[in-house]
Amino acid sequence: MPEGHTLHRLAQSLDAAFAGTTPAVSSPQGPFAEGAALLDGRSVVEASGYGKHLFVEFSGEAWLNVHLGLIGKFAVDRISGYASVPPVWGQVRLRMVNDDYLADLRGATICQVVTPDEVTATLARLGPDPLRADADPARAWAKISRSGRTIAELLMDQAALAGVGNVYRCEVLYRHRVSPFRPGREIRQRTWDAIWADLVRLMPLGVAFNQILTMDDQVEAATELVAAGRVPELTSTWTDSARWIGRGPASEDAVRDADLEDDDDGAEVGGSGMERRYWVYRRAGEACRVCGSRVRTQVVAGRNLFWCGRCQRRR
DNA sequence: CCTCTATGGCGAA
DNA sequence: TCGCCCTAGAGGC
Repeated sequence: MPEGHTLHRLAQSLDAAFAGTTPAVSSPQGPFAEGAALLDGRSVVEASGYGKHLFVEFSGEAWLNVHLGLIGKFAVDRISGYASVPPVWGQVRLRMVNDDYLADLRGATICQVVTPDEVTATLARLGPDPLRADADPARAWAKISRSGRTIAELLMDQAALAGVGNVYRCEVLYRHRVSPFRPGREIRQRTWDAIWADLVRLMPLGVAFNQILTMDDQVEAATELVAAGRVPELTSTWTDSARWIGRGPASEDAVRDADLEDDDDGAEVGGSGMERRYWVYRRAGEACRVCGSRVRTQVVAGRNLFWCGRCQRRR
């Protein structure tokens, strides 16, 4: 699930779970043993997201930099009340544990300990991130408006803007009826401004609900829920997560101390409970929800692009 | 049980 | 352009 919203939510979860504490940091199967040893014994200052990168600042100028790639997962779960730390299952690159929380990293493409200078260098390679208050959309516009590459390619270029991935790309282009194949330099500034503003509105909902929401009715509902403070919790209990994922150890009872609390009345585990529904993403061959023509697909910038050839002809 | 696909991105060729 | 990283859900048998 990793577009920018996933990493920003993960940063919030890690922050809630570990900031101000000194977690035990390990690499259970060894591949990150050196880095884990460097971080073990240091306190967590802050976790933050920038584009699709996660940074966790530890005391003493050490930063953990994680990039989930396509298949990485970083599960943050509450383990308060358990008799012992849950066992490792699968390949765990990095494990962080304090009295109340457990975080297991799997399948990431980047997991390294970096210096402040290296953090700065990584950030310097990224374009503005719609999820960050300090983002400057003019930086993205400067690149896009001068480029002969298609807008579909540019939206995926993390140096142009950071955090947008294939789902937001397809969906935001549809929402604005923009042809994915229009070169950046032929996009009107008004159109870009509207796309950026839309991302600034949509992506925080993705963070709050841990799910990409782009359909008007879902966006509206999610906006109201956020205003009312009714959003899924940042962390769930480990047992619930393990069950939800369909994995976990053979002997749960050996690990569990407290009974499962009866908090499954509203708090969804791992997601928002909202139906997965998009305008065009993964709908190849199905009818466009507006004009009825078949949603098309083609590989662009190494990913499957989806668009409506009739609705997205202009702009 | 199996195979396929995926919301990334890098490096080799 | 392709292989690779190596998780996990979906769907077939």
